[in-house]
Amino acid sequence: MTKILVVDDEPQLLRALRINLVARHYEVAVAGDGASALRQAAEWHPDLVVLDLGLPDIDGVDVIHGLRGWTQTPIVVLSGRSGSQDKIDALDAGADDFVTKPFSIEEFLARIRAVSRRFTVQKTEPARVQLGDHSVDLIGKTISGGVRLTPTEWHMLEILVRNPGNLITQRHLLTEVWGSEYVKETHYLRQYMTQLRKKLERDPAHPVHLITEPGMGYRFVP
Amino acid sequence: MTKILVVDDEPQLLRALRINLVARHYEVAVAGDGASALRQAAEWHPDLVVLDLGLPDIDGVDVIHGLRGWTQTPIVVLSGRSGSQDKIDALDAGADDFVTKPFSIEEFLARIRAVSRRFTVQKTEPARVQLGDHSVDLIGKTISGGVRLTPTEWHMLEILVRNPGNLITQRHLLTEVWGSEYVKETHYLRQYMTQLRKKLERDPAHPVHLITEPGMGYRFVP
DNA sequence: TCGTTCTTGACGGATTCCATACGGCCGCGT
DNA sequence: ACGCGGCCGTATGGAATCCGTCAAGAACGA
Repeated sequence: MTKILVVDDEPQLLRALRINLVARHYEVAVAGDGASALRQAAEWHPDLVVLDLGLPDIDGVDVIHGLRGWTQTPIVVLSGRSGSQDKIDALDAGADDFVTKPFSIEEFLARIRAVSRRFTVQKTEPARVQLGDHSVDLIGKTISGGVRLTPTEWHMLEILVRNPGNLITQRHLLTEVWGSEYVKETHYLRQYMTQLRKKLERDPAHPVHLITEPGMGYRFVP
Repeated sequence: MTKILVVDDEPQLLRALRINLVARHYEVAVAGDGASALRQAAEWHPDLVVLDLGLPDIDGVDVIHGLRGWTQTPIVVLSGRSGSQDKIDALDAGADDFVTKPFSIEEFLARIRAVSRRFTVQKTEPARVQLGDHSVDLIGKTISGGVRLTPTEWHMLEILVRNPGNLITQRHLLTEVWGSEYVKETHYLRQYMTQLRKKLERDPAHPVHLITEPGMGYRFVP
């Protein structure tokens, strides 16, 4: 069942949305401000977030950024402000759709369906991956056996582990983790790959899961 | 570069959209009716389709169904009709977003970005090619049976495999892989073709899939 | 200030690429 | 039949590049 987190500071609208979504057999949680929205999202892992921009505590765009820092969960934004700059900011921050109040509830539900349909087509990535002796939890950002990774190490490992068996080019890793202007600085990759293998491989000198493809990039082999 | 197919029957709007998209470095093709839209989509394989619902020949929703029959390419719908039932029909038919005319061009572009960002995140589907006993994955850069290729070997194999059955001239291979100034160095081709056959053909001395056409070039036969 | 993380440099060793050489096959003219 | 040249396949050694690792300084936050 699809889990939806609805974030809005108007109790009346919140209630109306909840009733309509529950009637369509969605599982619903609600939040009244940005802080509790981020907290609930981290704990509950909703499949979709409906977010009102006009929250009392945090700016809506910052909430989007906060979510996008660790999850790709689709975000549908609601807003009373219909100016195009608001829409552009929200969409570019990482929102998937933008609905202006007042809106038809049926249209809103159709957009929910469209966005979550698009997402479930892609949703194949598991939250937990086995890497040799260690079990890696992508959501909780933890690894069995008391292994701790630095932020950069996590970033690299996530990219590799999310594409099991596939080659990840040096260019892709560098632009994702450091930015496109670091495309030439391959020594970062060597440095951090050594670190990752030291922490995760049984024999770091002869890696089994974090494989290098000379001249091209690296590959995670389950 | 992202390829966008724009479908609209108003030449003026078509022109405005094309100019704006080209200015943002998209590659753009246009169609004026549903039939040519479906034809161009099948031939050109755009990364995104912008579709006006009010076409002269085919109903817009049927165009969406036609596209969804064989591709998951994102579709952004434009429409003059702002009724919610139109939006619901289009979205449920498989559209990814719905923009009502008149619209702000910047908002339109932001929605294009949002939709195609969501799509490229998911676009990991393997493109597999069968080559005798081996299955070649062009995206993950993997080959069944533990076969590993060097960067140059991959480069050559990709060019051959992407044009199955077609002759690839020596000139074309050399300019693509080594650069146009290496057009005379045909011994590179012999060198690497030997390597590829050694790794991929069952009997490298009598190749079945990587065929040489004397005096012309090479050919991949599935 | 301390501890952690990120950057940067340097060097031996592994991998890949380049360059050359040699042998086989085929068509052609003598 | 024979030699010859053009074209292709294969082998091999050295050059160039790329990679793993250690170590130390810089930047950052508690």
